[in-house]
Amino acid sequence: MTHRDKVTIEDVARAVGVSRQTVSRVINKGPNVKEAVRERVEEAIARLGYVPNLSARRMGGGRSFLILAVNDRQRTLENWKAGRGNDWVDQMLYGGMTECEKEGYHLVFELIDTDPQLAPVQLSNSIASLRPDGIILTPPHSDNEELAHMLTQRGIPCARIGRRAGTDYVDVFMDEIGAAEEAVRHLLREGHTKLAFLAGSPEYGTSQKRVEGFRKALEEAGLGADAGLVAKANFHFDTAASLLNDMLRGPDRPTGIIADNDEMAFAALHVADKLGLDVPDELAIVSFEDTPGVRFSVPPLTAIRQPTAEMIASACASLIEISRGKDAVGSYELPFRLIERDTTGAQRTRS
Amino acid sequence: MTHRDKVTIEDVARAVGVSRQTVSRVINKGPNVKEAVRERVEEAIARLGYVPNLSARRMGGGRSFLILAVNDRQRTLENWKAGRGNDWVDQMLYGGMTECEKEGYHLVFELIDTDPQLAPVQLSNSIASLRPDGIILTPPHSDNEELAHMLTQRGIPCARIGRRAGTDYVDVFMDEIGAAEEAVRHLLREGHTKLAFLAGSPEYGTSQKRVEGFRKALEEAGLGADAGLVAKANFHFDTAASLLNDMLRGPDRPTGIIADNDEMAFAALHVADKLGLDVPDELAIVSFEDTPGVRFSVPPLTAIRQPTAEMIASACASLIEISRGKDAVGSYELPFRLIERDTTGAQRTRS
DNA sequence: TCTCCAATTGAGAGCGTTCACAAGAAAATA
DNA sequence: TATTTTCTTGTGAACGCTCTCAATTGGAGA
Repeated sequence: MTHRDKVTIEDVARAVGVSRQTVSRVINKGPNVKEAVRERVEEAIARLGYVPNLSARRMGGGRSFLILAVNDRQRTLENWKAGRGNDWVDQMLYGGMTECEKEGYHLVFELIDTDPQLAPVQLSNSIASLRPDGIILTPPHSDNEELAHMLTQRGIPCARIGRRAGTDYVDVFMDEIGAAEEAVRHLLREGHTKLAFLAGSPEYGTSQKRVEGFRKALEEAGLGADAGLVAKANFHFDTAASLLNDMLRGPDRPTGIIADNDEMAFAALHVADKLGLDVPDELAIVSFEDTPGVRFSVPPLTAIRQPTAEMIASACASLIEISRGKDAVGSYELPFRLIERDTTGAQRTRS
Repeated sequence: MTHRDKVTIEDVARAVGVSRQTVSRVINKGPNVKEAVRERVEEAIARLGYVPNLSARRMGGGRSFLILAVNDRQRTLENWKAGRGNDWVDQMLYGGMTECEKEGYHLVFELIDTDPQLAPVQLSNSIASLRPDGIILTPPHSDNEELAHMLTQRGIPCARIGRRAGTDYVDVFMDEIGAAEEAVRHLLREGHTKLAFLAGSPEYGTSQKRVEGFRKALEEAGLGADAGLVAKANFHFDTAASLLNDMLRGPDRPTGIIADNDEMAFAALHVADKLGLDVPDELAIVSFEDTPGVRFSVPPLTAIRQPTAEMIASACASLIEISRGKDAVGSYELPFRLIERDTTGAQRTRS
């Protein structure tokens, strides 16, 4: 702890009586180092408290030991500014940091605009400045082919969250269609015959897939097109609330709502309360996301749990493997889970 | 956008017909560059899409353009693992990232153990590896004198959150004592005569100060020592719930609770519900923190809002100034705010 | 016009690592 | 034992920037 300030690889080499390169081999767990030498070097590293300088490593070897996670700037800032927080970001941090830390990497967060003009430029700049060993694209950036293509062209491993298209990339996703279907079936099973899907934004591929699953499940159940409404509320509380306010008034109103994120589900709760509809007896709600906040709502939300932290962790793990020269490109599907809480499960039968 | 891959300072210099050094001066807004030259260089930078390489900058000049934010590993991981999330982390990210981005810096997050043996070693390692230009210590690390001292000794600017002690450091804090006093007065004003403070951990200086403010306000109101209970619940839901479970049964129970964080306030809500105590009529609750989740609780929590994002932003701003050679060391007090929601404010008078 | 000082520009070294390659030692083969 | 082959180690260059200091330029003042 009381070591000299800046211990370099040279100091270690001198202490052991070997060359820089040998120490470097030990650090990087390279082959061709005699066991006895390795041990002496490791001892000296521990004794001197040597830690390799990341910048120098990057300069010398091209690896930065940095993973860059790219988020939707607009939505993230919007949420923050509204005092809403971003549980999604928190989860990413959890999955990403713990995984990176394990492997001696660091996770850096960046916000990038969705605008197709700005996105590539901003990403380019981040890359030029940070030179990360891998990049994680989250929705909706994961749906931007240009970005992914640019990264491949530059030889930067790229992982896409919520996307299952590629062969050149690491795609980490859950079965969005299947999840939406399960949500629908859950509601149908409880006797609902008219459902509405509060969609996020068509900009998000995940949103599209969920709409697809929503429609598919209704069709498979033999219900006509009018059994399923799709309303686009852009992930926003206010938009959702205002749409629902109209939608839930008519006599032919839907009795089951599936929301594309928790925020819109909260809006449903809010409107139900305002209109005097009992939840879940008169209106059942299933949300997508399952952020920590849902347990404090009234009543707690039934939700499809997205494996957010796990997806980011998996993406990091794959990117790190790739940066080490291994082949980890491919598709990774992670399981979702329907967590039943109190916005579904009415204690009665419908006609 | 279709620029060559790695544009270096040399490329820019060659394009303009000047030396590397001149370009470097322009980048760093250094003096002694003719206006005409500066303009030509800037034009070339834009045209070629040049972005300085952070690692190289760090190697050459010693600045890394990185700010390191250090958090309590145990508590953060605990929260994550429990699926609780860390709204605090999210807020930090918001304040820190937006401020850093503005100045061309990057924010990196690290988790460090509280253990006095491990903390300095882990921090040393992070420093050696990242060489950040500044470090933000959050509670309880901000109370660890050894850490702060080590940083000063190594010449690394250090900002401490929730601490108002130093002259050598950037201290960013709110008036914890005053906030606790305000919470107490708020409850007294509503007629409560027996209060309890659910304290976090004595490891946290902020906790200590709040206890101090709690006692002080009661004393100033002329109430005896038995008017104010202090229970140590370590920020945990379960611990708090179990303590309250006993505390709220007796006939002489407190009618007002002040919780050191939102999680413990939720526990109070939970226990009140279980014991059939109406909130706020039979039990009033004031929380400290005001994370986004509190608006979804039943009922929404009255809380002292900590200016978390603002504190981190301010810390970043100061650290960046210092790393630029300016003197920004000092104490920065940021205002808190009591936000009245529905866990206080009973519509009746007490005897 | 000449000198001198300030403003401007450039050249070379250095930061701490890894890379490519060369050299030496040990082991395997003949 | 002589000759490969394999394993181990070391050497110099390179990465892209900023630092220090030297060189050049342009005016102001003599």
